Amino acid sequence: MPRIGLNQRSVVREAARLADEVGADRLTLAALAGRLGVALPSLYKHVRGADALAQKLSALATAELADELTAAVAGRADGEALRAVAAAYRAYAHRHPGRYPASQRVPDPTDPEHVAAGERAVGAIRATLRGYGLDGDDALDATRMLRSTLHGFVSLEAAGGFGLPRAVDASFDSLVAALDGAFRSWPRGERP
Amino acid sequence: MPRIGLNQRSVVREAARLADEVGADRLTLAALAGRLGVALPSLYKHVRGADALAQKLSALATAELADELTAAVAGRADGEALRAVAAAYRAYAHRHPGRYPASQRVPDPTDPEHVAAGERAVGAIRATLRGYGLDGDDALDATRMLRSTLHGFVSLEAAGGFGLPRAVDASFDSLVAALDGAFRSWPRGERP
DNA sequence: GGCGTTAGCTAATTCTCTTAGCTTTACGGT
DNA sequence: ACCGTAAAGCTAAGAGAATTAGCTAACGCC
Repeated sequence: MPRIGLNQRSVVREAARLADEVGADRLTLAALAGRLGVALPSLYKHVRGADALAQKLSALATAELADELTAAVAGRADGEALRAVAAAYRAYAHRHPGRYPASQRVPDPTDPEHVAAGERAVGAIRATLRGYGLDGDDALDATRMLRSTLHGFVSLEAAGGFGLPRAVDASFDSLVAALDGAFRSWPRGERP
Repeated sequence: MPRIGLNQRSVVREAARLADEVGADRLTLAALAGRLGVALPSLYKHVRGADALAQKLSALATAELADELTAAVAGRADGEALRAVAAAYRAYAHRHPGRYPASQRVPDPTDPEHVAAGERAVGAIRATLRGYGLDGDDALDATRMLRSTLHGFVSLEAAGGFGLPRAVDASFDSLVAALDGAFRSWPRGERP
């Protein structure tokens, strides 16, 4: 029985590819093992189980998304940064329909890499808003709004919730423009 | 063997209750059958299978959500309608943590009730925006933005994606206020 | 070259969904 | 009242997924 030379990294990477092909919810250990050329129980030498695999997949996807958002915001500010980050966010969800939902799982507190990736992703979102002059609770609220809107849009889009896919690109552009306006004229400081 | 007197309606209603208790993804036919006091295969007399049950559950949840949104918008306009609809939407997701994700499944085209419920829900959202003087593509885009933002917020909140749950209520109020501003000053008609 | 570590295997258990086929209840028409 | 039928419930059986236990053999280090 020749050794394939698997390790946790290669297993999780293949799981990510498979998830993008068949959907995150249809990712199965049996299919993954078949894809890697090993018997199913062999996977347990590298991941603790199906749930742990999902967690590691989430960490990978979150790190990738954080990288792309960080790259998008770098060297840009204000509306330009917002448009670039929004486009990068949606592009990642399109390109990786299996990884994206995995990335939304709450980071495992016992996995430092996962936690760090989550913080980098939120940091990129927060950095996008820096040019709008928001701070304190306003910055927190605006960050949450931006995350909510982007996540909601790409989730509904992926689920086919927008009926005809006709003008979805244009709707997204409008949404980003409206967000830009909202952040410019943010209803400030009416909180204790 | 005494008959319990089940029908599709009662099965789906119990599934909804169970989903709210254990989570939509942990809803299992075995648990549902146990709850109803019948053997598992007996459920197949009322629903065609696990996926069909999920579809019917989605139809129920969508109808309930549509009802609550419709009631919230009735007799209100502009910012008041927006605040009422947003509060009703979030309240439904809080009250029914299992039904809510089910409600986001795309309606089954072969189930007229489901399709109608979906249209009523979107109709309530669209009606909310009526007072803002948006029409055509602007109304479409604004509707999509409102749906995206509400869905994204309650999804992230339910997943525990907002870190400390401390100021989530205040963040939601800010979000609704920002949406109100965005709809008032919607960047209009820059589309062919 | 020997030896410990570990990657990978087979076998077996549990849980879920599903189908097949049987029995008995409830109901409607005569 | 009674009988025939539709359907509500059952048991039995099987497929697919995750998991655990325990075995074997390849690799890496001295």
